Amino acid sequence: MDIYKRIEIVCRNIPYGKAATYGQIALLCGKPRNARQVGYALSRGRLGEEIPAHRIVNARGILSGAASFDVYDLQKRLLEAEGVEVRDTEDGWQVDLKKDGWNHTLEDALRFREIFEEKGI
DNA sequence: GCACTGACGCGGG
DNA sequence: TCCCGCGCCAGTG
Repeated sequence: MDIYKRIEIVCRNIPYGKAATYGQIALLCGKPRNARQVGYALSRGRLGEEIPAHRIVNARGILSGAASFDVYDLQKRLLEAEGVEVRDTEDGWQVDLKKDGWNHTLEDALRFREIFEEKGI
């Protein structure tokens, strides 16, 4: 399914020091209802090691995929290493999307659409 | 084909 | 605002 190729491209382009949501990635893939597939693609490292999977959090900013990393607190530490503040809440580790969320532009969305078009995916 | 699952998200109360 | 229910859809057995 080429949605996974799209997911990989978008994830590779999340800016350093920013966090993106599953729904946001799905939207940029042109598949707004496929947020679950974003999580599936990232789980168990299906897209490879060089994908910045640690920058993906859920709509509330919770690091809902932290358990899938090799080390229990790896996602948290990778984010902190990029200057992203990670709070410890009763619902789990959480980032402030207002402050550290990726505010992608319309141009970003159009650019991805072009790339998908070029690659025929 | 069927049923169930999951790193999800939204709308209504 | 905070829960909760429901919709979503590709994988898997």
